Formats: sequence, structure tokens, C-alpha cells
Amino acid sequence: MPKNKVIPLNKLKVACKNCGLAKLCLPLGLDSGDIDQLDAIVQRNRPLQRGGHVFQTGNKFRSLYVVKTGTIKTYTQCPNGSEQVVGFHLPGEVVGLDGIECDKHLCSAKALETTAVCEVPFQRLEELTSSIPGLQHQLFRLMSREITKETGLMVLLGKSTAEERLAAFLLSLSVRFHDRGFSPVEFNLSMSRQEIGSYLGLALETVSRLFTHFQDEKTLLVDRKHIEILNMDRLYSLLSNQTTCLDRLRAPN
Amino acid sequence: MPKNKVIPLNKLKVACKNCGLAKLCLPLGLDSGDIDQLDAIVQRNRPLQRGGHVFQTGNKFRSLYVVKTGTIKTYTQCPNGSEQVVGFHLPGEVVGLDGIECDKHLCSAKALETTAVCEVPFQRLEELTSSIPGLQHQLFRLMSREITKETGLMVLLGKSTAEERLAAFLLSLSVRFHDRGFSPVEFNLSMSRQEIGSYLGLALETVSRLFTHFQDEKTLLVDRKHIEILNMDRLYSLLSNQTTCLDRLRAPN
DNA sequence: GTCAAGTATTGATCTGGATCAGTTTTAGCG
DNA sequence: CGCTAAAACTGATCCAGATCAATACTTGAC
Repeated sequence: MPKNKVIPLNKLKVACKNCGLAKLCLPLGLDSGDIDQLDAIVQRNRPLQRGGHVFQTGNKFRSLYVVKTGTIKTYTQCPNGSEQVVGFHLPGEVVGLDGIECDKHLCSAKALETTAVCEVPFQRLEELTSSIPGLQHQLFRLMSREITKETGLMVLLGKSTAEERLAAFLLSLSVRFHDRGFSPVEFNLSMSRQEIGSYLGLALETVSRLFTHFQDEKTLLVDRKHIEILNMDRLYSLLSNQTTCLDRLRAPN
Repeated sequence: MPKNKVIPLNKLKVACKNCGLAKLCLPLGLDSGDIDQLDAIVQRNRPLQRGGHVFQTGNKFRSLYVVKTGTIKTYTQCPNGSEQVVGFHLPGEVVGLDGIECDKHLCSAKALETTAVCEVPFQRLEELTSSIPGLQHQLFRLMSREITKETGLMVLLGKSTAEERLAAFLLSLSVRFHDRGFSPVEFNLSMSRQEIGSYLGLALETVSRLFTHFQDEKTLLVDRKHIEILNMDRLYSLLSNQTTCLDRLRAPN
């Protein structure tokens, strides 16, 4: 590997205080001193390679993980071997909340590309939230958001067509990229057609056909993993006659 | 209404300490003094009639609600008028968690039968959780459970057949009734076929046909809303080749 | 009691998307 | 660079469950 491709470690070990994601993450609404306390318990390990696991089903629950750079997918494994994707997580999003209840992880989380995460030991976080009301509130809010997001997906899976599902998926990514300072109309997918299909309850062939279809009607410009949204209104119109999940998508924070 | 059908109010105003649901609810793991503090902020209003709303989409979020007796359904309304059921809530289950994030409710909650709820003002609850670590932990656990439950449903909606969905639904009810001291093999459904279908992403006709089908193969005995499970193993076997959602069903607490 | 409205059942038909199958493109590697 | 395996695309077929339609059954109001 050539030297100029090495990711400088000091860049990855940004303190919460200086982190661009702070307004999407646990520190939201905290004052400087409180952020320092939070910062002190956060562990910043070396980045994961593509395919590396953050945790696996059955592992003891110790920490929450916040994506700093890259993408994480969470998934469950079926007895018959096939896997079902339950979420894609972008920078600033928390992974591992489902482990709190039973004190062990109920899904697995792996990196879709080179990915850096902040590890937040949960027991120490709970100690902190007791003394920092704003932090407690923000953690409640993040968990509430997770519930909201999943409810929206349930509604989508319950009664939408394949076309509507993919539109909702692309708009969700668009909004989230935008919130993170990236272009809302042009981005790269870090997941395969297979994984998108699994997440949306569709066959990978259907996903592929839909990309072609959206390209044909000039809604998208698709080049393998690179997506450009040419007609945003068209995507929104596919959801407008539907549910409240639009609000859920828009609500960024 | 004859006098002997009036529900005595004093029975509905049981303190947390004497409530049979305490081990499923917020007080789990607290000592007597802490429960008293929690008890002091809980509001016990008069029961809701069938069809009455606990809250509606867009209402300001002020409180969480715990079902004490009866059943609550939560649902979202589509612009075109149709509604989508997102959950059924039995005694001991918390409703309203999705309101924390945006400080307003994102779904509506209504009683499917005469239903009593405990109202827990959230701001006061947050003050208490700061000083009672066990209460904070239990609230985190309840929220985590909600996330787990929804993930399980997503997986179910994503790739299961109609038969598997209804089996999972019935088993979920069975387990939950059992946890609450009722028979796991014989119970009454408080929701319509329509509502079951909406929840499971199926047409009401399909739900009806499946009940007939399960009856024909001697898995169930169905009399309108009354269900008796004759062959529990058969229902479990429908899920066994599937996902991890079995574990999610079984995990009662 | 009758009537009307809601709820459930059952049958017939249709269709969106799964599945199967074959081809092409891309990415990784010695 | 060519070789191999995975990923993506495309076409043909099939089927689970939606939709449409007609008929009961239940419940509550008057």
C-alpha cells in the first residue's frame, strides 16, 4: 500500500469537541465541560477493514458504537444460512442499542467499507447520563429516533410497492448524506444490490430492474454504485400518496 | 348498565407497589422507596372507552403511557385516509416512546376495548431517572426492547409468507398473555381481521382464509374472536426455519 | 322485534414481484 | 496481463396473495 493512502491516525482520533458529527451525535446540546467528560470515556480504536465485525449476534453487550467514517450494516442470520439486513448506518449514527435489553447483541454489525467507529462503554455512559441531564435526554432522543425509524420501515415493508420502497430508500440516503455535508443528489452506494434487496424485502433482481427503470425514465443516473438523482420530485411523489414516512425521512434531527 | 358491571375505581388506582404488572414495567428492579417516588408522579385517570384516544399524531409529547388493563393499538394515518397499524399493546407495555425525539407524537394510540392506562409525565420521569440509576436502566431496557421488537417485525414483513406472519403474531400474543398470567393457549383477540392484516402487511381476506386454514389442519380452534391453540408445535415449526425472531418472541423480559 | 352498518367468510380472477436461467460486467489476484 | 469469482443485468415463467365480488353473520339502534 503506497504511503499516501495510509489514513493518518491522528485524524481519526478527533475529540468529540472537534468532531464535525457532534451535532448529530451524543454531544448535541451539551456544554463544553460535559463534552469533555463524555470524551474521556470514548474509545477510539483503529479502523475496521471492509467485512470486519463491530460485534456479532450473541456477543456480550458492553458498548454502543458510533460510526465516525464509513458505513456499517447490521443484520441477522437465519438458521438456513441466509442473512437479513436490518439497517445501514452512516457517520454519526449509533449502533448496538438493541443489545441493552438482554445484555447481549441480537444482531451482527459489519463494515461495508473501511470504517472508523467510536466505542462508548455503556456502563460508564449510564454513570455519566445520571449526572448530565442533557446527555441523558439526548440518549433517550437517539433511542426514540431509532424506534421512529424502524416504525417507518415497517410501514414501508407492510404495504408499499417495490418502486416506492426503493424511492424511500434513496431519499433516506439523500437526506442523511445532506445532513452530513455531502451532496444530496450524487453519492456512492456502499452496499450491493443483494443487500439493498434484503433490507427492503425485495429480490436483488427486482432492485436491479428498478435502477434500470428509474434510469430509463430519467429519474436517476446510475453507474454501478454511483447514483445521481436527476428528478428528486419524482422520487418524493412516489411517497406522497403513501404514509407519514415522509415526515420520518425529512426529520433529520 | 347494571351496577355489577361498573368497574370499581379503587381497583384501577392500584399503587405501583401493589400492581401485578410491576415486574414487566418501570418498577422492575427498584427497591420500595424508589417505587414510592415513581408512584408519586404517575397519574391514573379514568379508563378509556373502546375507540377513545390516548393521544393522536401531532399532539405535543408530554407523557409515556403504560397499559394497565385492556388493549391499545398504535397506528399511522395515510394521506389517502387508510390507516396502518404499527402495534398492539397489552397490559404492562409502554406506549408513546416514539414521541421523545421530536417532542410530539408521530402516531396515534386508541383503545380497542375499555382500557386503563397509567400516565407517566416524561419530564418528571427524566428527573427521577437521574437520581435513580435502576429506573434509568429499566427505561433504557424498555426502549431497547421496543427496538428489538420492531426489528423482529421488520424481518418478518421483509421475507415471510402470510402463514408465517400469522403464526408469529399468534405466538407473540400467546407468550405475552402467558407472561401476564393468562392462558397461552386460549385467548380473545381484541382486534379485527382488518387490523391484524394491516399490522402484518396482509389483506383482511388473507387473514380470514388463514384462520380457516389453521382450523382445517387442527392447529387452531377459531370462534370469531376467540382463539384456542391446539397445536403449538406446529406454529413454532412455521418459524423455526426462519429468522431469529423466535428468540425475540420468547424473550419475555 | 326489524333494520342498517359493520365485520367476516368464501369464491374467482388477476398481477407484482419471486424464482429460475443465462449472459455480461467488474474486481481482485497471481 | 489473463484468469476466476463475484456482482449485476436481463429475459421467461410462475405463484402467493391482492383485488374484486357476492354472501353471511353480528351487533347495536330504534
